[in-house]
Amino acid sequence: MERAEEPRWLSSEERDVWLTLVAVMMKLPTALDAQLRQDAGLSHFEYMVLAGLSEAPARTRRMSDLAGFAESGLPRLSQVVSRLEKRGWVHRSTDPSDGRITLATLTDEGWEKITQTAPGHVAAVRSLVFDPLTKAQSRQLGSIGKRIMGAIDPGDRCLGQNAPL
Amino acid sequence: MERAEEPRWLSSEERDVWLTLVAVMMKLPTALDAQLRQDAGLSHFEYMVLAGLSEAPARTRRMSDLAGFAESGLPRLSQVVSRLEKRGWVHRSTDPSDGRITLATLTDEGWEKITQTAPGHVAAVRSLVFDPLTKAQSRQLGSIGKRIMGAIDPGDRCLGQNAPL
DNA sequence: GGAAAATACTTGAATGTTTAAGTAAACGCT
DNA sequence: AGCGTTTACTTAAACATTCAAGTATTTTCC
Repeated sequence: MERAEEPRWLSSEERDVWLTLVAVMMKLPTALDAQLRQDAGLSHFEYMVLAGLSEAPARTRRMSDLAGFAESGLPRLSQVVSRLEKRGWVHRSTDPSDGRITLATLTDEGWEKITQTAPGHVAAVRSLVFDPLTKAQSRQLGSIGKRIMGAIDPGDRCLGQNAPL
Repeated sequence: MERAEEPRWLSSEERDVWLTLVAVMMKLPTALDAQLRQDAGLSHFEYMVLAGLSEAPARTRRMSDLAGFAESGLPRLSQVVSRLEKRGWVHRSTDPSDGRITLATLTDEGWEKITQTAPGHVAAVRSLVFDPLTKAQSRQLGSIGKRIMGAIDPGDRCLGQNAPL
């Protein structure tokens, strides 16, 4: 049953940290979703899409760029944008200079939606994440997150530029 | 368009921390799933269920207890345990002293499976989470995670034993 | 200039998850 | 003892996500 190579097992302290991190990964997205769905009828992912458009030049962005921003694949984004388009918050058009490219644009209604939704969501993020932490811990969390992202995906956006909420 | 109450907006530093955290929450579970699925044919959730049973007395635990451990609801657990039962790794039985309670037990095959799978998974957790961090950062991550969990779900198991910093 | 390859996105089928209703056993109150 | 409530879990249906194939446009290379 034992393998030839002895793995470096987790210490009991590491195991405790690990289980805590797993719990946060499971529950924080759920809690955020619940707030947005209840107060605005949006999923967290839909919110990220609208937020990504709201801060782009001319409130417009190509699909694959937006997918990278939202840390998702193209098929998922495509379906979500279809839903948002039906609700009148996003408009799709073909790039005149390259017919393969689809541009997503935030409509005025979409702008109004996101500006109405953002304050409540920011308040939720604050109460769940930043309020329980000291300023020093917030900074540490940033460093820690970036190091972990460096191990998962060294080419990720959150290590170079800045963007949204 | 502006609300009467001015929300405490996120500072640019907080925004950066927040986006980093969102990225970790999106990608770390995916990365873990990929390792387990490729090396062992298990999802991360299935692994957690087997792990939860493996460390219980008599390798047996009641369903709702197991659901709490795995941070999931009962319906999800029920279906996953059905799958694990079909694969021969778990056995279900009714508690003789209370007919409402279902007990899940890890079979010998299940024990073998988890002991074969654990070293590779621990190595992945190490390389993605603990290796990029200093010892001090690991400890900080534990404190930070416990504080956030305290805000999300004050009654969670991972806060039960010791008082969080 | 035209076939082949590459790019950007969409659509459809398979899978898994969440929500809601359903079943069964135990408890509490008369 | 008996009826109603609560608890614990399962099943069924609606929903979302991932994966694979499909369509349309542009670029590349004879």
